[in-house]
Amino acid sequence: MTHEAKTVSEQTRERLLDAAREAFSQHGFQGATVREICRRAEANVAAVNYHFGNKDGLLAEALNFAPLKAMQLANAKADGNPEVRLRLFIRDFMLMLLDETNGSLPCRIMARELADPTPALDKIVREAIAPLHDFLGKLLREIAGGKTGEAELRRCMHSILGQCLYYRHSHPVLQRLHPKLRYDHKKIETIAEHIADFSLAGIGYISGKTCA
Amino acid sequence: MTHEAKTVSEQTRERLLDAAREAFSQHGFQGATVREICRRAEANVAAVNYHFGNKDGLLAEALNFAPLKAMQLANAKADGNPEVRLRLFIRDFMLMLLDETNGSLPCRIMARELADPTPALDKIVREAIAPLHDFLGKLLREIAGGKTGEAELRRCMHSILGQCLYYRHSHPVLQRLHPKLRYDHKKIETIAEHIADFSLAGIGYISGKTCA
DNA sequence: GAGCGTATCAAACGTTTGTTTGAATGTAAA
DNA sequence: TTTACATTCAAACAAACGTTTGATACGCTC
Repeated sequence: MTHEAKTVSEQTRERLLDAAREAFSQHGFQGATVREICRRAEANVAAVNYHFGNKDGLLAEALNFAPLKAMQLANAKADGNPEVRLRLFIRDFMLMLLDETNGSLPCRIMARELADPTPALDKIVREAIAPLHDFLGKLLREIAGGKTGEAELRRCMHSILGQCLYYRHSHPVLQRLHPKLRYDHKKIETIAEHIADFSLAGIGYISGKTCA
Repeated sequence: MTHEAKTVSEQTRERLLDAAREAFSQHGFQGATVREICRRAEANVAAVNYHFGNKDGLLAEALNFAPLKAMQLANAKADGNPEVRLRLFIRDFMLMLLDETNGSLPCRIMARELADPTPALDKIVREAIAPLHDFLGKLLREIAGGKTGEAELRRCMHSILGQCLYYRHSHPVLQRLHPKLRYDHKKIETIAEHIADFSLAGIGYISGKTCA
């Protein structure tokens, strides 16, 4: 009874979380309304406050950084070549940000809340972004070599993250500029490949500058 | 009387516009409230609707793309070396996005509204972003040479804009990761220089790939 | 100074928001 | 079946929002 079948209460909890992830990733925390979330979850308006205390609690529980951490773990165990691992990281990260079929909405919620501080931003920074920066920083250190300064390396990291996040943040604009635009799996990989090529060349130049 | 001294009505109009630019760039269009704007402009709540019809009208008039266009015009007339002109563009763009003393808030409002469609987004795209893309596209074409494909060139443009916008979009997060962080004129130029170095190396690699 | 159009004001409007309430319903043990 | 608790529900709550109103004060022309 504690193990197998989910109680009906746990089912509505999960329906609420799913609907919340959808709504938050689409309209942001402020833009998404409790009523709309409950409607999509086929639950009563009071359900959010009963199960999660309030809207903030719903956001906190809707965030799930497991896919992001799993991605980093798998990457660390992959082929030892750091440049290939950077390519893999960029590809996986872009898929999380753009691929509709991926289902990793928490990553897209995160991206949305970067610019617009939310009650949950401290938790997001602490549990997701800081570890991500650590991971990517170490990976770039392997590629750039020990001579490259800490500040230069961090700027390279920002250059990579900036390129990736751009496609998510500016999607409404790019959609208006190129109405026929749609990101399928193939197109995402092409973009990821470009970012990797572009960035590896950039890192090579930056790290070479200080070594020369 | 039509030329020199501003009527008291025009003064409150300008106070409202200034307060609106401040509020929209800080809290976004949704987050900023008409009441807060009027309070900071020392005007009555009804002033917005009297002078601009409604909140949307206030946003539309608060946007001013003149600085952005002037920057592009000055850039086009500058030193003919396209690589130097790209460096200049990145520097000026970053100053608009980050420098507090610059006063080009419309640029920061624009950056904020990229991800969150607003009643004015269509106007922003048509009058500011599309021309900006044209300008930057042509500049990159000069640098990359005629052999580089249109798609590759556009992706390079996205790489550059992504790097620049990252520092604006992720400012709340970077602030939390490095609490001592503050962008002064000197620091912004250092970042702009990095982005230019990083990107020119990237463009060199991308354009070389297709020419080889 | 009278008259007129413009601009400002306090106050209220109608909605929408997140949240709370108390009754009704469901679930599971005694 | 009865009892006790957990969950759902319709309804209402208080607060905040953009907007409207009608009266008041101002600036200008005649």
